[in-house]
Amino acid sequence: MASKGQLTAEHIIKSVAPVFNKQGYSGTSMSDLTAATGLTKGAIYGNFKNKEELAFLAFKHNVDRVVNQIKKELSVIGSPIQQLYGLTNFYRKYRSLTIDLGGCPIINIGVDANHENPELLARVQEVISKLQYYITKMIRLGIENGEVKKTVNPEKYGRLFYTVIEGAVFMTATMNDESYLQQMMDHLDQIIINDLAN
Amino acid sequence: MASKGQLTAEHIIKSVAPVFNKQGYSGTSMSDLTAATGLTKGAIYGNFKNKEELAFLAFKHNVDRVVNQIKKELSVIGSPIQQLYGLTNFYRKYRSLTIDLGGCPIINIGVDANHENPELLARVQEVISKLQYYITKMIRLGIENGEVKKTVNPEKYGRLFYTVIEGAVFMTATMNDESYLQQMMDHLDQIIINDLAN
DNA sequence: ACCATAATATACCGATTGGTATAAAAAAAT
DNA sequence: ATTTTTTTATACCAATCGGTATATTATGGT
Repeated sequence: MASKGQLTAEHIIKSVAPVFNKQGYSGTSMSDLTAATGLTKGAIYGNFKNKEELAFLAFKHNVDRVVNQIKKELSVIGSPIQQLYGLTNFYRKYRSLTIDLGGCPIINIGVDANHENPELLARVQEVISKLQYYITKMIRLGIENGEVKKTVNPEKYGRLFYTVIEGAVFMTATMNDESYLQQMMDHLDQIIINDLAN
Repeated sequence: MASKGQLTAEHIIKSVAPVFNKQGYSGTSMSDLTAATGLTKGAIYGNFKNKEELAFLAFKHNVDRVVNQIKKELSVIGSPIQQLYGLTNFYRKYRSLTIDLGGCPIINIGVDANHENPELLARVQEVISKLQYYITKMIRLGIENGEVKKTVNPEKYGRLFYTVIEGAVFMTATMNDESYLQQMMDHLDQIIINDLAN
């Protein structure tokens, strides 16, 4: 069975994750974390090395939630083209899906860590690379099974899709306007129809 | 002539602007600012009310530099379609143009202020609205003078262009890879040719 | 040159920062 | 049930935080 320590460690990460995501590393104080967890510094430092480790694990936790949800939704879809539509549908719901996390962790931590925390930035870059590659792979599989035009460059469209997604996520978050995500996902659907599908 | 105080006020803003842009509001301490300016707290607080005012004016300064450069480059172009190409060319150089500012102020402060400083976020939203409207207007003028198809929805494409630009700026900054900006501006050029131009 | 004023430096304030040592309490092993 | 171990709370640390009061210096008008 899970030990007491493991349970509180999980509780701390879960409570602390949205705080770091919203307020950033230096915007988050240890007293913010004791308030969010309902625990004292003793409990926190008994389970984690320091604030930096907590920020790192908080990002990991937030990203895992997002990525697991994508994978879960796309795992039930067979065809690559349908998976691309599944992707745009996922991001249509992205705002409500991440609102309790305090927004998109990739954008928030990508910006927050950029000039301050090279290690965390590297982790953000890893996640972006994987997601972009995931899209690229869908397109490549589509070419292989004949759903996607052979002339399509999978890397190019993988980059295009992911960049448009990030732009839409940023605009929706910053302008507090869901319609950016909706319209841009419509646009990507059109690209699937016009440029990709056979 | 400009008084001593005005000169140092400008010096402070100029020195402080990239620090806030890179490190964010709570990531920037007064001692960071004295180090960046070479002045003491006495000089700084003699010219500005507090740290928040400085952050506000720093953002304004950074945005003005970017926006003035756009306007300067586009002011010499007559035709709306050519202005759109001028816009994509501007963003092809955006990274080198903003690297001494510590990156794109709209993205950096948009994220930094989002859950922390509603007033500053409102100012970011204003800037975004104006830039997006600027693009929308180009397209509308293009329709009026016959360069752009009458069937094109200016608002829709204004949003599309600006969202793609922000996505490309974010990806280039976060992945430390200029090619995102280059490829996405190529993509926008293709949209001008295929969807907009008559 | 002198003086009034504006501008800057210095020294200080209470509060808060991240982190630690230790003591108390709870849980697990025997 | 008792002991050992793990876990959490309390109390404290030096350092730094944003900001201010005051002293000193530089500037500009006469």
